[in-house]
Amino acid sequence: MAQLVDDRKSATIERRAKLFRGFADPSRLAILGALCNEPLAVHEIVERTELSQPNVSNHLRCLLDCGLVASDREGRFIRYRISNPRITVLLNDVDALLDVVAVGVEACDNYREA
Amino acid sequence: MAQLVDDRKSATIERRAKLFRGFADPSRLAILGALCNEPLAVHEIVERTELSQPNVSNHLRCLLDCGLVASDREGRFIRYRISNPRITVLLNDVDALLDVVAVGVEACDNYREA
DNA sequence: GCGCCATATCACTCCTCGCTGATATGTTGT
DNA sequence: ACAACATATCAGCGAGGAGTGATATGGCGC
Repeated sequence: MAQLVDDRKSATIERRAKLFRGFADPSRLAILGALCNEPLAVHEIVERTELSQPNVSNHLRCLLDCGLVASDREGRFIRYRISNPRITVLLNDVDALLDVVAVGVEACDNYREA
Repeated sequence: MAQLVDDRKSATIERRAKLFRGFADPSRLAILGALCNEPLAVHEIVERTELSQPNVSNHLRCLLDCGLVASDREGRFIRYRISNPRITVLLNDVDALLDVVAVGVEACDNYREA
């Protein structure tokens, strides 16, 4: 019976965790950050983030599948953009939280950095 | 000069990623979820999450170092609680975002589940 | 059609993190 | 002081994911 509850709970928790993992990577954050300002084609993202092209492409696929970004073909470019304003909200909330806990987060080296 | 900008940017990005990673684990989310309702001692968290005691303890340490939870000694118990309401806000935002992108997130098996 | 550019995919390696089991520290009663 | 409970720590294992390099696909202009 704890089973039932926990199964339901863990389904939710798994989803949350999965979504958080979507944001839990510097490369993806860099990409999302770049896209927050304006829609960009892949090679533009590559330029601005200084990540390798396959790397960016892989992450974009992941972000696209997750529905965090959307893409439009424009000639031979493919323009990516943030799919939903809630994403920007979430990123802002994280920054707000960081204002409070930044020190601790920096200090926490249980798990190494990046 | 792109250096300067990128160094600053990446410092921020690293912090964000690190914070997100704090939330990007089912065990930690389960713990935080349990604590959202009420402060709890370790063994209570263990009961409710059905995680092993060392496991909970490890995650609590991490969450504590990161400043996401706080602890008060109470007799021979140690009561943990959410350190800042912004954390609850963030969790709610994620759920709100999930309402929109849940389907995609589930579907995205670039990286396997859990 | 061909070469070029933009993007996507694949195979592989390395590293990190999460979990477990055993053990240590600490606190409260008796 | 000792026993019992609550919590923390540590070593080691195993797995997942991020990055790279090479390569494939696809649209565009000549």
